[in-house]
Amino acid sequence: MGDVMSNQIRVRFAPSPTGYLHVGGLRTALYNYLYAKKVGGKFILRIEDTDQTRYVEGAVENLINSLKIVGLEFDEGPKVEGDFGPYFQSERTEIYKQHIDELLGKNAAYRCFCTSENLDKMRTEQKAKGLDTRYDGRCRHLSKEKIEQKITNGEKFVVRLKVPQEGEITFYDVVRDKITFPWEMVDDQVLMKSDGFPTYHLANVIDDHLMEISHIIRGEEWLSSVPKHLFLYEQFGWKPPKMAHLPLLLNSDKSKLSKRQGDVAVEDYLAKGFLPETLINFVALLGWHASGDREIFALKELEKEFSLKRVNKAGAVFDIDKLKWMNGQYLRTLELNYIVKKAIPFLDNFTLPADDKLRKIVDFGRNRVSTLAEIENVVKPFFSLPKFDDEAKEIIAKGQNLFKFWVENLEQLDQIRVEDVNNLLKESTKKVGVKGKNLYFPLRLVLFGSVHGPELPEIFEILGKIEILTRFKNVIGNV
RNA sequence: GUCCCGUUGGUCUAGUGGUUAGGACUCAGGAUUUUCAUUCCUGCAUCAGGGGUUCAAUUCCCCUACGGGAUACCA
Repeated sequence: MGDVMSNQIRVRFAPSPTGYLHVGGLRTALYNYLYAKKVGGKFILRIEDTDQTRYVEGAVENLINSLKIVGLEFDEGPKVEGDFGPYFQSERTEIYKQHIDELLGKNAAYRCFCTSENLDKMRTEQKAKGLDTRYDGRCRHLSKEKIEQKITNGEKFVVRLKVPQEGEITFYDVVRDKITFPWEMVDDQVLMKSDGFPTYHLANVIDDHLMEISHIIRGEEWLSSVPKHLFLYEQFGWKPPKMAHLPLLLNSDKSKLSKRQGDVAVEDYLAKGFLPETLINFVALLGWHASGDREIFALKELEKEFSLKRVNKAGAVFDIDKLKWMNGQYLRTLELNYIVKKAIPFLDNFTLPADDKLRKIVDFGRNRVSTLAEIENVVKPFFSLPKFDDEAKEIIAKGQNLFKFWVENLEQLDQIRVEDVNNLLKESTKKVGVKGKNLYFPLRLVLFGSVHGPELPEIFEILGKIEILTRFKNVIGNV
């Protein structure tokens, strides 16, 4: 049935809404999105909220918002209704129940009345004996009478999959090619919990089929669950989607990327001043690479370049240094107006000047930082009178004649143009007798608070005549 | 423990049965700049180890080591 329905490419990102979008999730979402774009398919967002104990208020909104900020729009999903909804698994429980009944009827699944206490006990015993911890199938062969009796007694039960007990299963992964598992290693997986909600394994198989998903692109942590999923497809008589398991994103110690070792949420990186463009580009390169040396790709370009065939097998360390470098690249090359817009939220400690001046300030800042958040510090001298330490005061003391010379000349100007500044610079050498560092350092120190920094004309242009004079007068005679 | 997956400089990676193993980040040095930043140049450093197969293996096969994932009424 599934194989004749349609040959459209449909992929899905199916996160569990536990609070925020993880960068690993972003990478998975991105690859799904890119693959869909590349082949003209559909990108679907499905919310896997079948674990009632992990419900987090606002998590879905948050997730969708993060996806939106980085530009990954989905074709179907929450609030973007398509023909395959609902897109929340918690709203599909009826569907799962029907399918569970089907499996029960086919004797491909069975009810298990074991309590979690009993299961814990079973596992500790198995461990003590050095055995694998696995469900031992004790409820597999309960008689009909016994089952009915337990049900009428009101005993809680789960439904487990009756997986084959011997032999092996081989399947093909788009990224990893041929993979074989012995059935012995596959547990009688719980398909429906005692609260009536399905587990991931059941829901994901049913939904992927019903939503006509053609390719499952997800993290490698799911690889070992594939046998039971495939077995489910077989029991339902469905054709399974193609699978592509992506390499994991790693901490610097090579363990799976986790919160303990730094930020993992997309929103954290955004809050730190990384641009959406950077995040997308960077994460795209963690596990995928074009055939050449190129590393800077806009989302639109990735849509053209991407290919599942070029996805790597080995996990990739999330290297913040390189992220910063790349963010610097985007900060400097993206359109200034856009960067200004992005920078404004990071400048809320200042009273912002008129657009034109703000643009100049941000343009100065963007050229010497790696994140938006760092702009504030670099640009601060434009907003407040400099403070001087002892070393600075020494330089200022020596520069009194120079400052006086500048004030006298500037006061005669209506407006200070770049050429005026350059002229005065030359004049200073002639009339005050200073040049090179002895000329530039004191001026920059007085006007900008540091001997290092922007070129003098740039400072003049941004501060304007009045502020310039204020800053000179601030230090004249004041040593 | 068991099963599965993986392994090119510190990190992300390109690459091929015969290459001086390429690029990027980081780091070091230098050039440019009045300074800082940017930019540019140069340098350091890699095919996990051992067996095969082959005239020839980083590349193909096997073993080992190491790393990771999975082993839940979580996804």
